[in-house]
Amino acid sequence: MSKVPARAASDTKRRHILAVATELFLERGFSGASTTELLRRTGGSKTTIYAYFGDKAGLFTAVIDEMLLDSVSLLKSLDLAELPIRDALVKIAGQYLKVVLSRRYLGLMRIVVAEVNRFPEIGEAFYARGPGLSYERFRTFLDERTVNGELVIADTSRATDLFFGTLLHRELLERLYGVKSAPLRNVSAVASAVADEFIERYGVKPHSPRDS
Amino acid sequence: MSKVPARAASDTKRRHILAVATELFLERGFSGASTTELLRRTGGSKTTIYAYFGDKAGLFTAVIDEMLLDSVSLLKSLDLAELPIRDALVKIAGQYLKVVLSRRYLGLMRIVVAEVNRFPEIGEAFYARGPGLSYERFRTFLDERTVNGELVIADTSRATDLFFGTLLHRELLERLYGVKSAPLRNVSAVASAVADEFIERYGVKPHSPRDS
DNA sequence: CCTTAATGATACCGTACAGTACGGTATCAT
DNA sequence: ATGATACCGTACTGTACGGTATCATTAAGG
Repeated sequence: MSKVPARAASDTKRRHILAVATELFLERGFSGASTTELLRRTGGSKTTIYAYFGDKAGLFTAVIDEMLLDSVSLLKSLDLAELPIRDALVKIAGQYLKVVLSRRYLGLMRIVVAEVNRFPEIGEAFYARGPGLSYERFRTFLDERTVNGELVIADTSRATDLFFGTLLHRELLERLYGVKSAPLRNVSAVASAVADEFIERYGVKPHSPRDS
Repeated sequence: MSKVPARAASDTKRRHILAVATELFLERGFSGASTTELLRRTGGSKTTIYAYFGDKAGLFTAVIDEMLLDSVSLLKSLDLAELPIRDALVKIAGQYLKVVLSRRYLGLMRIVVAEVNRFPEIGEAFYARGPGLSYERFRTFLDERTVNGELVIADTSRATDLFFGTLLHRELLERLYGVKSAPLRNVSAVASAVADEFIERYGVKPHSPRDS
C-alpha cells in the first residue's frame, strides 16, 4: 500500500540524475545539453531518466526548480530583528553578494535568462522567488526601520532600487559577461561600504553642533 | 583584379542573410537556431551562407558584431559639453533607458550571456564596448563636472555605480526574466527622477539662507 | 557573345539528437 | 518461490542537424 522502494532508494537515483543534469545544463544550456551526454555521465539507462522526468523539458524544469529552492533558501535565513540598522544592512549586503555573485547563481541566471522565450514561466518563477521577493522583503524592512526612527526615507521603493543597484549591478554584469569569474574577494568590505553609503544618505543625521 | 561583383551586389545578399540570422538567433539562441531554418527564411542556398560566413559560429559572431556596433553607436552620439549638469544627467539617463531596455539590446544581452561559456571572447567584447565603456565615459564625465564645481564627489567610481545601478538594475532584471516585456513607458520621468536623486546627493548645495 | 564570378537548387554525408522498445537483472517484501 | 519494483543495456526509429559536393543559372564586363 505505502510506497516501499523495492531497490535501494528510488529517490537516490532521481537525485543523482538531477545533480548531474544540473551541471550539464549549467555548462551547455538547454539546447546545448543532450540526453545522450547526460547518460554518458550518469551511467545507467535512458529509460530511467525518461521514467522520472518525462522528457527533456521536464528534466530542465525539475533542475531549475531545485536550484531555485536552494538559492532562495540561502536568502531567507536572515535574522535581522535584533540588529541595529547598520549591522543589519551589512549582513543583508554580505549575504546577497555571496549568493548572487556565486558561480551557481550566475549559472542558473544565465540559463534562465537564455530560455525566457522558450520557458516564460521559468523566468517569471525565478524573478518572483528571487529578485522580486528580495525587493519586497527589503522594502518592508526599510519601512519598519523608518517607522522606528532609524532611517528617514520618503520613498522606500526607490531606496530599495538604490541599495540593490549599487550593491550588485556592476559586479553582476561583469560576471554575467565573464569579465570577472571569481566570486567577490572582499565581500565584507564592500558590504560595509554599501551599508555606510546607504546610511549616509538615509540615516538619521547626528545632531549638528548648533542643535546641541 | 579589383573585386567586381558579377551579380547585383554581394553585400546586399550578405546583409540580408545577416539580418535574418539576427532575428533567428534572437529568437532561439545559438544552439536552438538551425541553418536549415535560416535557409527557409532567407531563401537561396546553403552554399551561399557558408561561402560568406564559413560556419555557424562565424555567422553567430558576425551577427553579434553587427548588433554590438549598432547598440554602441546609439550611446556614443551624446553631446553633453554645453549642458548644465542636470540636463546632461537627464539626457544620459534617458538614452540608457531607451537603449538598454529595448527589445533588441535585451535580446542581444540574452544570447551573449547564454553563450559566455562557449564564446568567452564575445562576452568580453560585449562588456568592453558596452557597459564597460559606459562606466568609463560616465566616470570621466563626473570627474569633469566635479572639477568645474558642479558636483561634489569623493569617489566618482562609486557614484557611477550608483547612477547606473539605480537607473537600470531593477528594470533590467524585470525584463531579462520576462516579467515585463514592453520598453519603459515614461522614460523621461524616470530619467528626471534619477537625475534629481543624483544631484540631491552629489550636487552643490544651494546657499543656505544665512550665507546670502 | 563569351568569360567569369556570384548565386541557386538539390542531393547528399555522417553524426547526433530526442525518445521508445524490449529483454533482462538485482533487490526487496511477502 | 513469487511477484513487484527499480533499474540496466542495447538496439532502434525517425528526424534534424551542420556542412559539402555537384551542377545549373544568372548577370555584369570585356
